[in-house]
Amino acid sequence: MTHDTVEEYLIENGIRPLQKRTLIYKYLMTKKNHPTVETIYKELLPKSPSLSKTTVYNVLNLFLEKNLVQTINIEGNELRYDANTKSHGHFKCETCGKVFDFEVQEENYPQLTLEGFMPRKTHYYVVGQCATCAVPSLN
Amino acid sequence: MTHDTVEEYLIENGIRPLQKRTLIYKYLMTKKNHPTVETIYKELLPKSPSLSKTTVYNVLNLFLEKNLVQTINIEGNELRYDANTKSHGHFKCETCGKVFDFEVQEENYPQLTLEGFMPRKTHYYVVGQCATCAVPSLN
DNA sequence: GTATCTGCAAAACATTTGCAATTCT
DNA sequence: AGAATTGCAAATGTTTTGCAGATAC
Repeated sequence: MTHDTVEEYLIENGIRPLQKRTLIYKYLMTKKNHPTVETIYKELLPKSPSLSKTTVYNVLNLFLEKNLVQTINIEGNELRYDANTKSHGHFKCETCGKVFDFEVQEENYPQLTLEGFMPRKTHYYVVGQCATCAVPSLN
Repeated sequence: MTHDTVEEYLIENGIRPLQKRTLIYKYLMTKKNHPTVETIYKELLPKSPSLSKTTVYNVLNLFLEKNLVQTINIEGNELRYDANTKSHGHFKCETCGKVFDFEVQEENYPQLTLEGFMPRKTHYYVVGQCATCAVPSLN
């Protein structure tokens, strides 16, 4: 990040760095765990006992609008959030449920074979078993 | 399809070809419109007035289990269904809302750079504007 | 005739909205 | 003080579940 503090970064993106906003952004940025709203709420409640789920929704929708986060729609009906907005792949392990990032160079994405279509955002999702869960002896 | 009838195809996949199941499968197969549950229900109700949404859910979940359909989770919280279970790309137009298929050769998918991970299914989604909506004069 | 399937109603979730109270500067 | 933000409760939307009645073979 090219910014000294999260607060400055939020300001530069037109977001007033209120306590709960800063808390949620720091959580996303440091945990990189692609959490659901439920997870964010549960994990931050001890640190911010007056936090409400409505605020988590409000703040995430604001971040989305300002392009500070992207949503991940990898499986079922669970929306997850990612503070990394660059194009990259996501892998969901069907055994342990974790979501992993992986690098994909922009130029390695497959060609869009639809004439005249204007792509804006690309998502590449892989579902399977992670290295740990794929080794039976470790279970 | 390598089968004379949808009914035979369902039987071969361990599914009793009941009226509503056959109706729903034929709809998915011929329309190729990546419908939501709501769409399927609304479109088939005239043809099958006793159809219920519960049955649409039941049947789709059965098809999913037997790998006759795949789900598409391209945007928002709307689950869509696709009777084409081969790997292919999906493009969602943010203007008109339609979902388009496009071909991607299996070998053109980007490399999964996670050591020891076992991929099972790959989704490649592109969001943007379709050819029609991208041309202002046609709007 | 018996298993299975269907449809209703209710339950379980996820997300949004309206509004009054609170907080920020 | 004044504008923006928050939190509650209710509304909305989607999917699942329990169960009684209907259907398939």
